[in-house]
Formats: sequence, C-alpha cells, structure tokens
Amino acid sequence: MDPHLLRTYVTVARLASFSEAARELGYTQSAVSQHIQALELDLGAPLLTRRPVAPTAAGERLLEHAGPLLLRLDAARADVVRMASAPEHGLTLAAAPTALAARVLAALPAAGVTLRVLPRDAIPAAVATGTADLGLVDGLAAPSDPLRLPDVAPLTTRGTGEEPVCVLLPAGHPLARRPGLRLGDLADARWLDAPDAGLPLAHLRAANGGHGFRTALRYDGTDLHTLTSLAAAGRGLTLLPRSMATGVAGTAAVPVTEPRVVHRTELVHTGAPRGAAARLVDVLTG
Amino acid sequence: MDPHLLRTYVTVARLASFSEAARELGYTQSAVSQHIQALELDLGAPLLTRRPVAPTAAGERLLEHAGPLLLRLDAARADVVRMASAPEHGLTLAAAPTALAARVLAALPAAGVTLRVLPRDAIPAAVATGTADLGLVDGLAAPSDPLRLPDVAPLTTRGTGEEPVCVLLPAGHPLARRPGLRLGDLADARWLDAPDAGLPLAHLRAANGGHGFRTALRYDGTDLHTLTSLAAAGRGLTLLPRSMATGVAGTAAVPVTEPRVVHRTELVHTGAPRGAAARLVDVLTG
DNA sequence: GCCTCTCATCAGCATCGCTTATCGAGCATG
DNA sequence: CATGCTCGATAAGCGATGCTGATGAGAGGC
Repeated sequence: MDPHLLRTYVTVARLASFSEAARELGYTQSAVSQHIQALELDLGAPLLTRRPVAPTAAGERLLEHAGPLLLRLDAARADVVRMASAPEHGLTLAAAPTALAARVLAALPAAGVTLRVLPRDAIPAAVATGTADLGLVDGLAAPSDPLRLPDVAPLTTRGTGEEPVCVLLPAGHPLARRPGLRLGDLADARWLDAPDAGLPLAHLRAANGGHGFRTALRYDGTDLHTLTSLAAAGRGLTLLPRSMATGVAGTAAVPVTEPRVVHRTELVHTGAPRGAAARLVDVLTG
Repeated sequence: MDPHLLRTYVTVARLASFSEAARELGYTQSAVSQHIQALELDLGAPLLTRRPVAPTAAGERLLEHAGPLLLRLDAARADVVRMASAPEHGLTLAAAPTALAARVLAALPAAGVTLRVLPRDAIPAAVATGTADLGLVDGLAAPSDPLRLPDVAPLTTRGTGEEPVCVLLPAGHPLARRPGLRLGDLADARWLDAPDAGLPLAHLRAANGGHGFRTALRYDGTDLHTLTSLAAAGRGLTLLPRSMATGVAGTAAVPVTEPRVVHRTELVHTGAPRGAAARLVDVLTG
C-alpha cells in the first residue's frame, strides 16, 4: 500500500471524480485510474463504485484509516527534517482560544512570535507536522488528570496550569447570583456548542455522565469574543475557564462546584524543543 | 518516504548491519545500501552512522515514528482485506490475563474459539492487524472513566465490566485482616511489577499521584498463577480485580478503598464485527 | 602483510509508472 | 433518434526506478 496511491485514493473519494483528482494532483486521468486499480488489486476488493464515483464499504473503512495514516507520515517526515535542519525561523505557537490565559500571553517573548489560533483538534497535528513549534491545548479534566489527545505522532505534553471552570450566564439569569453551580442542574438548559472557540459540549457531557446539554446554537469559529457575546445575549450557556469568564460585560461567571472538574491546559511539543521554543516551555511549565 | 524504505531502515537499525538486514529482508546488501541512501537523501540528513552502524539523532527520531507508522499501515491493510473477504475462520480473542473474568470465560461459545493471552499493550495492535477478532484490555480507572488505549487504528471500545480492586497480601501479613486499605498507606511497601500478568505499577502510581510503589521483583510473563504464587510467598504486593484476588491459597485479598479506582475491562474491536464475534460482543456488553 | 568483513559504488537490465492516444458507456441536447 | 460531450477504462510506448552482480575501499584480526 503505497502512500502515493493512498493519497490519490482519498482525493478521488473526496472529489468523487477521477478526472478532478487527476487535475488536483497534477497527474493524468489515466494515471489516477491506474492508481485506483493498483490499490483495488492489492487489497483484493473494489474500493470505489464508478458512475457515480463513491466509496464502497471497504472503501469507507480505508478512508477512516487513510487520514490518520497520511497525517502521521507527514508528521514523521516533518519531524525528522526539522531536526536535521533547524533554521531558527522564529517561534510559532498554535493554541486553542481558551488556552490563551493572560499569563501565557505575558510569558511570550517580546518579538519573533507567531501566534496561531486553531480548532482544538488541529493543534496536535499542527505541532506534529511542524506547522507550529509548540501547541497549547485545553479541556476539562478531573483535577491533575491529563487530557486525552489524539496521538498523531510521538509528542510530549506537559501540564501548564489548571483553573476552575465557570458557567457564563447572561447578567439577568435567575442563577446568576449563585456562588456556585452544579453542572447536573444545568443539564436541561440550552447550551452554545462552540467546539473551536469554547469547550466542546462533548467534554461536558462526558464529565456529567453522557447526556443532556442540548445545543441551542452551534458556533463554528475560534473567536472567543463572539462566544461571550452570544452568551451575554442569552443565546445559550457556555463554559469557560474562570480567568476568561470573569469581567465579561453583560454576563456573570459562576464557578462549577460539581462534578469536580478543572480547566486544564497542556503544552504540546515534539522531542526536544530548541532555542526560543525551549525557553518558552521552561517559562510555562517551570 | 516509501514504507518499503522505512521497513528496511528499521531492520538495519535493529540488526545494526546492512548485510544482516539484507539477508533478513531477502534483498542484496547493495539494495539495502541504496534504500538507506534514498531515505537519507529524501530527508536531507544522515540517519545512520556506518562502522559501527547506529542511528544518528535524527535516525532515533525516525525510529520512534516508524514503529507506530508501519503498525498502522499493516492494520489498515489487514482491516480492509478482512472486510473484503471474511473467511469466518473461527473466533480469536486476545486478552490480558486479568481481563479474563469468570463471566467472560462463561460467555465464550462452546466451540471454535481461540484464546490468546497477550501483554496488555499488544492487544490493540493484535485486533487492528487482524491477529485477533476481539480484544479484552483492562486497567485501573476512575469509576466509569474509559481506559487510555494506544490508538493504532480506528478501533471501537466498549466497557464490559468494572469491579473493585484488591491488594493481594500473603496470609500472615499484618494488614491482611483489615476490611479495606488505602493505596497511599502501601506506597512505601515493596511491589511486584508484572506489567503483562497483573496491572502495571505505572497505573498504580498514576492513580496515586505519581510516586512510591518501589518494585521488589519484576515478572515478565502473562501467567497469573505465577504472580499470585509470588504474592503468597511474600515476594511483593500486587493489585488484582476482586474476582481474581479472592480464594487464592495462602493469601488475603483486601479491597482498596482510597483512591476510588476500579478495575475496568473493555472490549476492543474494529468496525462492525460479524458472526460469532458479533454475538460475543453482544453477550459481553449487553 | 594478508585476509576477511563490511559498506559504497557502478554498470546493466528488467520492471514500473507515467503519458499520450483511443475506446466505450452514459447522459444531455437539438 | 442521432450528435456531441464527459467520464472512466484500456493499450502502447518510453523514460525512470530499483533491483542484481561485480568491484572498490576502509577497518580490524591473525
């Protein structure tokens, strides 16, 4: 199973067209056809129906494998190449929006930093493929429990901080004056589902036993300000680390007391970071 | 980065010899040499020192990537091939020794089952590559928390049971008559480290905050009987699920009360199991 | 000093994988 | 219903790739 073939297979499947895939990949249509044939011959099963072009059951299964596989391959390649030739091209930090606490921002070197805000799941991949030197991911976890990250490559993760989580309520909300809240009491409320900007509702459901937390509005984007504005406008509840939930105009931040979960952020990097990256790692974890 | 090249690279690194690797792979020494050259040219860095043959820093890094990568590749291939041609070759179940509770054994079909006891980490790989149809892994976890498994492929895991954990003490031990024990009180005791037969000490340390649990004797092997005999002989303490800890001659099993961890076992399988495998999944999880 | 072992290098040759060209099937159009 | 168009399969040709076998160049042992 040549990765080359795999790559053309996934683009054919994505574009649902041999000719389109050929154009995108810079091959002839004939070559693409032969690639697919080779794969099907190798695996002993048809992977695509032609006319219309769509994956078969076996093809679907292959697609599930192919993504992570190609990602890992790229990551391995990038990692080794980087280790060989470190051009010291400045420091790139990939982070989820809710991972960028004030103390992180304060710790960044004065110059030469590129900050890249990405959806949470894209961060390990970005670090693995060398798109970023360091990554900051966050999520809900039991106190001092590590986060669960997708393992795309041998990455090192180190905790950089934990803080309480708060529910962000519109200022007039009946529960807004409470000193603390149980998540279970809010399972029937309507929530904002903003997996890229805030904390994924899935985390929340997991922390609470797997149900409830119906979504009122889904927000795809990484802008925290939009999220807090939505919360202030009463479009739904959302969970944020305390430092980001407090002081938002038109809202009240009420700490979650039950279950005992914290907002945890972790630093992700490959092997041995060097130069500015290493210094930042020390500052953030030390 | 052709997986072919990667494969020869890892065997060269393992055998520390081009010629040996050539023999093992069925190539000429010349071909192996060219493979390595191609890889080094591709990645732009030397991967091996010659004379003696040993990986460079970049090579070490590549080795870390190569293992999981090749495993995933095999897994993907095996998975798709299996899906295409299911020869219904009987049912193979791979399991860690401590995952084989009596109720699991009772649930197995009367005939046509191959039971394969493997080290815990090898089980997901066995399932992914099709060496086994189903896997049973176990470990310590907070109640109703899933286990952390290495993700070699898109696998499905489903909990099949949780039970209390006990410390297995030799019959005469001063703590043997206690109704319950705190792990923290035993952190300074001497433990058996039997990652393949019992529960890895690492789990234990993780459950208790990361320290203590010095190892008295390490046992590499998957035989539970040897492990309990060692415990009975006073060679060290070990942790077992209650059902396996009770009734062992010469020992006392004392439940762990603090921290609140359980012995959890999970069933691992790929996509949609069929035939006998599907029935067993239903019986064990339903 | 010679032999041996190991890896690098070179030439030769078969195979592989791409392109160009052509074909046949499905589908819309007039 | 014929025409033209698009899309994928297939055939032929050709250059690149990747293997083998032979030879060369160091390092170490007797």
